[in-house]
Formats: sequence, C-alpha cells, structure tokens
Amino acid sequence: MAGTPQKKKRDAAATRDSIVAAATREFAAHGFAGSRVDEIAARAKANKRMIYAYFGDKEGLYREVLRRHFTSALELEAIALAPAIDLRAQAEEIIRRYFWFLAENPDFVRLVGWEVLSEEKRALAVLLETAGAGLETLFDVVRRGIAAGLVRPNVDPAQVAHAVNVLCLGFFQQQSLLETLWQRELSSRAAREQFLDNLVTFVFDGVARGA
Amino acid sequence: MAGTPQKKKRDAAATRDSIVAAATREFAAHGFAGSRVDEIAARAKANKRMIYAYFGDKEGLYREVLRRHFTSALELEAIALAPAIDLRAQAEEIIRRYFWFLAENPDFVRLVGWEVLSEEKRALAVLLETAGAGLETLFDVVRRGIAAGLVRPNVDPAQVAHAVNVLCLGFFQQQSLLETLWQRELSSRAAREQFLDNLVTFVFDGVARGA
Amino acid sequence: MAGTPQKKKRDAAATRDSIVAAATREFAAHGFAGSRVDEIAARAKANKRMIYAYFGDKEGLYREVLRRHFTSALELEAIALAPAIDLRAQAEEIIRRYFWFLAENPDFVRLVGWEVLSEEKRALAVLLETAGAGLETLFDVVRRGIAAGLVRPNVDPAQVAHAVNVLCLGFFQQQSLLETLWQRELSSRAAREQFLDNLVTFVFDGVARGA
Amino acid sequence: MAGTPQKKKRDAAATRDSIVAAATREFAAHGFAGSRVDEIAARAKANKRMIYAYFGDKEGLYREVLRRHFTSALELEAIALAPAIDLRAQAEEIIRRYFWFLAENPDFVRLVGWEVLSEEKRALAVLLETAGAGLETLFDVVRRGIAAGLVRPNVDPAQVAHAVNVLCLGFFQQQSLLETLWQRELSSRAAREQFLDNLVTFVFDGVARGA
DNA sequence: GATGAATGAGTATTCATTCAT
DNA sequence: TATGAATGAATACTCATTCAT
Repeated sequence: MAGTPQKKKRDAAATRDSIVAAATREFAAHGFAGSRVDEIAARAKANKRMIYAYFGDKEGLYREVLRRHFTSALELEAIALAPAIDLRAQAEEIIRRYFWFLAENPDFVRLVGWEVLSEEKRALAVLLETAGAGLETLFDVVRRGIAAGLVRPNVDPAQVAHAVNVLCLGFFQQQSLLETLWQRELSSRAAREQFLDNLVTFVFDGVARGA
Repeated sequence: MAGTPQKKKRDAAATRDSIVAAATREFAAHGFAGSRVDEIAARAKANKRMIYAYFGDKEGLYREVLRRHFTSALELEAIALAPAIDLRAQAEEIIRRYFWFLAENPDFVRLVGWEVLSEEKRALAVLLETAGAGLETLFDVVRRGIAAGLVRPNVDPAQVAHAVNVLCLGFFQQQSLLETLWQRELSSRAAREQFLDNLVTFVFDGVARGA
Repeated sequence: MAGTPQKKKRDAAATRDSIVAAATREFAAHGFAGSRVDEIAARAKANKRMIYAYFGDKEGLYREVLRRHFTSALELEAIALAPAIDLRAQAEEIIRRYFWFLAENPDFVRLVGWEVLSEEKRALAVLLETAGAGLETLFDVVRRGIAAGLVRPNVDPAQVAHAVNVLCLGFFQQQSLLETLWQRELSSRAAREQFLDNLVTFVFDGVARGA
Repeated sequence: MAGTPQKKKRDAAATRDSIVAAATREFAAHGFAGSRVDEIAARAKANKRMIYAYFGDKEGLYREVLRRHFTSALELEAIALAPAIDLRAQAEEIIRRYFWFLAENPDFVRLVGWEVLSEEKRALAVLLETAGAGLETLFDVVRRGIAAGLVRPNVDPAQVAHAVNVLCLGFFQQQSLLETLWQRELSSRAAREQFLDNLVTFVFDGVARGA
C-alpha cells in the first residue's frame, strides 16, 4: 500500500524533471520557435503554470534543457583523462565514445543542431563552460600524437576536434536523409559500427591509398 | 504603349523575386517556424496578399525558396562532368568548388540546416531530384579513383560524399561558434583558404603521419 | 440607400477612433491595471488584433487615450488669451470654463485621477507639453492681478493654479462620495452652478468675513 | 512552557500585522487591481495561504487595510472636541493636524485616492462610519464661526470641509507631479510648512486683496 | 497553524490568412 | 493586380485560489 504511486505528485523535483524531459522532446523535435509551451505541459502532465514557476519562461526552460544535456555530455571527458600509453588507441576511444554517446542521445544531437542554427545563441555561454575543458583534453591528445610522431606535424588540433565533431554529428543529424539517399538502413548497431569503423579510418588515414 | 504591359509583367516577376529574396533571408535566419509572413512582406516591400496570390501559403513560399537554392546548387555539377585526366585534381576541384559555393551562399547553408532538422522534410523531394544527379558525379569520381588505385579500395563513395558535405557545411554552419571557441577569425578569404587546404589534405590523407 | 451604414467598416480612422473611445471608457472606469483589452475590443466592436496593429500594446493605447484628452483640454487655453480689461472677470472665466470642461468630460477627470495615482507616470511627458503653456496663461493672470493690486502680493501663482485645479477636480472626482456624505444631489446643473459660485467666492475671498 | 503558546499566539498576530503592512504598501502603490497576492505574501514573508486563512480573499485583505487606516485617521477627531475659545485658532488647528496627518501617512493618501476612483466603492461603508463623526466636528466649528460673525454667513460647512480635504489631499497626491511642474522640492518640512501657511490663509481669506 | 506545490480560468499578444475596395 | 484593413485561432504568460503534507 505504501508503494502505491501517488497520483497527485507534490514532488517539486519530480515535476521539474518531468517538465524538462517533456521539453527536451519538444525542443529536440521542433526547435525553440516551433515548440509549444502548452504541449510541453501536457506531455509532462504538469500544470503549465509550473513551467513559469520553475523556469521563468519558455526560454528559461530551454536553457535548462541545454544545460542538462551539455552537462551530461561533459561527463564524457573524464574518460580520456587516463594517461594512456597508446595514443592512437586513446584517440580512437574518444571518437568512438563520442559517437556512441550521440547514438544514445538523439535529443542532444538535435538540440545542438537547432542551437547552432539559431541566431540567438541562447546556450553559447553554457556550451563554452562545459565544452571548454573537454576540448582541451582532445586537443592534448592530438598534440601528444604530434610529439610522438604519430600525427602529421602540420595538423591543427582544433580542426581535428571540429572535424570529428562534425562527422559524428553529421551522421546522426542527416541519418534519415542519408537513408533515403543511400537506400540503406543506418540505425542498426551493425550499420553504425561499420560507419564508425570507416569514420575512424577516414580520420586517421583519409581516403588516399598509402604509398 | 508597348512599354506599359511589359513593365507590368516585369513588375509581377520582380515582385515574386523580391518576395523570394526576402523569404530566403527570413527562412535562413529563423527557420520555417521562426519566420514571419509579415516580416517577409515588409522586407520585400510587397503586399502580404501577394505572397498568398503567388505561392499559396507560407509553406508554398518556403518550398519555392528551397527549390531555387537547390537548383542553383545543382548547377555546380556541370563543372565536374568534364572527363578529367587527373582524378585527384578533379576530386579536389569538386571539393573546393563546393566549399566556395557554400562560402558565397550562406543562406543555402542555413536553409539546409533547418531542413535537415525539420521533421516535416518539406523539401526532401526537391532535394532528391536535384541532388541525385550531382551526387552520382561525385560517386563516379571516387569509383574511378579506386579503379585507378588512387583511393583505398574499401572506401564507400557515398560515405566520402557525405563526409565532404558534412565537413564543408559544418565549417560554415558552426562558423560563429568556432570563432568563439577558437578565438580566431574565420570569415576572411585567407582563413578560409587555410581551412580548405587542411580539409583537402584531411580528406585524402587523414591525420596520421605516413609511414 | 447610399446612406446605409456599412456594417463591415474598412475605415482605419473610424476603427482607431472607435477603439480609442472604448478604451477611454474602460481606462476611465477601471484604470490601466483594471482594464481588459478583450473588453475594449468588444466594446469597440473591433478585432482585438487591430489594437495591437494601431497602438502597439495596451500601454500604447492608454497613452493615446491620454494624449487625445490632454490635447482637447489644452484647447481651453486659447480662451484666456484675450487681453481682458477686467482681470477678476477673466480669472473667474478661466475657473468657470475649467469647471464646466470637467463637468462635460468625466472621463478626463477619472483618467487624470488614475494617472496621478499611478507610479508609472505613463503620461507625464504628454501632460507636461500640453499643460505647460496653459498653466503659464493662468499664472500670468494672477501676476497681473497682483500688479493691479487686486490680488494679495504674497500669493503664489502656481499654488493658486493648483488650488483651483484640485478644487474643481475634487468636486467631480468625489461627487458620488459627496452625494452620499451630504445627502444631496450634485449632478444637476443647478447644484453645480451653486457649487461653482461658492468655489469662486472661496477662491477670491476665503471663508472669513471681511473686516 | 508558558512561553510557548503565548509566543505562538503572538506570532499569529504578528503574521497578520505583517501581512496587513505589506498589503498596505502594495495597495497604496498599485491599487486593488494592480496589486498581487504573491507579492504581498513575499513582502510579508508570510505564506500565501495565510492571507486566505486570515482574510478570506484578496478583497477581504483590502478591506482590512482600509479599516485600519480609516480607524487611525478617525482618532484625529478627538483632538478638536475641546470647547476652544478661539474658533479661528481651533479651525486652523484642525486643518494643520489633518495636513500633517496626511504628511505622515502617505499610504492613507494613496489608498483614499484609489478608493475614490474605484467604482466598487469597497470601503464606502467603512468610510462613512468613521468619517461621519469627524466631519460633524468640523461642520460645527464652521457653524460656530458663522454664529460668532467670524465666517461669512453664506458659507456651507460641508463645502468648507470638502475644500480643506481636497486641498490637503491634493497637495500630497500630486506632490511628485507638482515637483516636476513647479521645479520645486516639496517634501521637506520647510516647503510643506510654507505651503500649509499659504493654504490656511487661502482658506480664510482667498486670494483677493482686502478692501 | 504553516508550507509550498498545484490548479484552471484568465489576459496580453501574435500569427497566418482572408476580405473589401 | 495591388492594397491594407480585418479576422479568429493560437500562444505565451499571469493570477487568485486551493490542496496535500
């Protein structure tokens, strides 16, 4: 009897989470302008008023959604901090982890997409604080790679990070488009693993045949 | 006498063009949901009613905007049709032309971005007809590269096209973000040329140091 | 038949006037905070949207209402500009005209009341430009009265103007209250004339019996 | 042990007082329609629920605020009950006391202002009971003044009371407006004393120079 | 009695679209 | 064809009030 789930929640944190979850779905699906506060409230099964009580306004809610996602993305960085011996393996691991993180967080992929397009740059500040440290880690791997003679010395760490990011994001963002264009199914584990393998090879070796 | 009807006719076309131009700016800047018909009419200095007369509704106008841009993007393909002797040079040329096309058509970059995110996929049909042929050309270059032993045989032409597309688009889409993250200016010719050179090298050779 | 009033007005000025008229009634009755845009639109038999098209927002409409009323109040001043020989008669005339203006413009009386109380002082700028010139005229009459030996020399023109304003406004503002307190009807012409006569005497001679 | 219940009791009263104090500020500042229950609760550092527990609803709270203020205003009357010999001095004293009472109770000034404008006349009943007796005292002074030959016989006691009330209230209600119009500071003791002196003279002697 | 989460009716404002001229 | 006024359905946001603990 005690375990009976209370129908009328009076749990602020639960309501907040529920709203954020619903908002994530909405914002991911339709972007900021295309999302409806009413719809978010309905999906969250929360009173619309609570959105304003907790987040101030639609934009405050949007910012909270971004904050939560960027924070969880940030937690990836910890992985790469180990002083790995094999730099190539470490770099590969970072790419692979990021790829699978995106695979498991399609909302994040879409939110980033909308945000990149939006001129308001509502979350730039949030992104910078969270992304900053993570990027440094990646940059450092590239720099160590150059020092160890594994990476071409004229490679720009920032551009590498950017390329990896864009290639991974691009796969998931354009997935449905690519499926149509290529007449291939891309959401299975196998298809993704194949793509990722190619991507890793591509990043390290490009398309040209070695001499 | 002859001038009057002609002028009127030209005005009608001019009004259409003016509306499409204004709509392009709006849709590129704010996406479909974030754009305002009023604003488009005001920018075009046209009567709002004309939008409905010419394009049916907001979505019709949006589709027309996409159609025009994809068509002009399509014209790029003609370039690569020449049976070039030097495949590597030809491939490079395709990448470079696409890159500079995007540089000169920021609205196209943004429109594609919004469209990719949108669930309505309003322009998928348009894209397919226009992009199809162009892509085939690119695929063919890769295939010929493999045949000629210049490209690793296990490379997927579609994935190469995708990677190039995503890397080029990504640069322009994330430009303002990258400028902030990298503390570097990226809109000058020089900065872009440098990036493009790196990108080309990256595509062909990846980041790894050759043996 | 030609005179048949068109049901669907397509007359912007008429719509504007109708909205302003309705808004005047609402704002006069309930003040800014207590007025409802929906109610104003309904009374004006106009589409709510038109209020925003013409006046920007609720506050813009409020400002327009005040502007119109202050402007019409301003037109009173012209009266007193004639270089009267009899200063006392001229001063009396000003008071009387102001009193009857208020009698005929109860909305103005109430609007001023709300505005005086409001901390936003939405119309202070409007008031200052309109009231400034009118007040100078009144001040001048007092000054000439002093010069002519008709008015006590230690009288402050500004305070006289203020006293007259407050006494006249006070009568109409508190009318319903006074009717209850005094058990007397105050809205008839006769009652008002009697009050005005007393007021004029009061202004000039106070309540004390002359020596 | 004895202290505990007492303290609780005192707290309840303290909460009530705190709510009334906060409500006074809010209602004085924004009127009934413009005041927010949330804001009142926040200012009172009380739980919103308590407002409803103690006062029923927003209007009940408003009524309580008016009641308290009118009651304290009422206490002024006792002053004038002494059978003064010098009627003029007594009348002057009444005016001066009322003036300084208003000076010290700006919330009262504003509450009366809102109430006079409001059509609901929420506090008319309250006002009548409290004001009635006080007014009689003033009326009586005027009547005795007439009997003693100090006041013009055709003076209406009610109108005198009204004039005094309106002149005093008007000064404080329009203070900020007058400061702007006159470019003079009016909140200092000196400025107020000067105004009051003029007001008293005005009430007894008007503006005209004696014969 | 006290707390703060929750509620639903309201309230200003916006938008795509149509109508009358 | 062109114009700009008009429309009604959204859409974001607010408020007084009540409920569960």
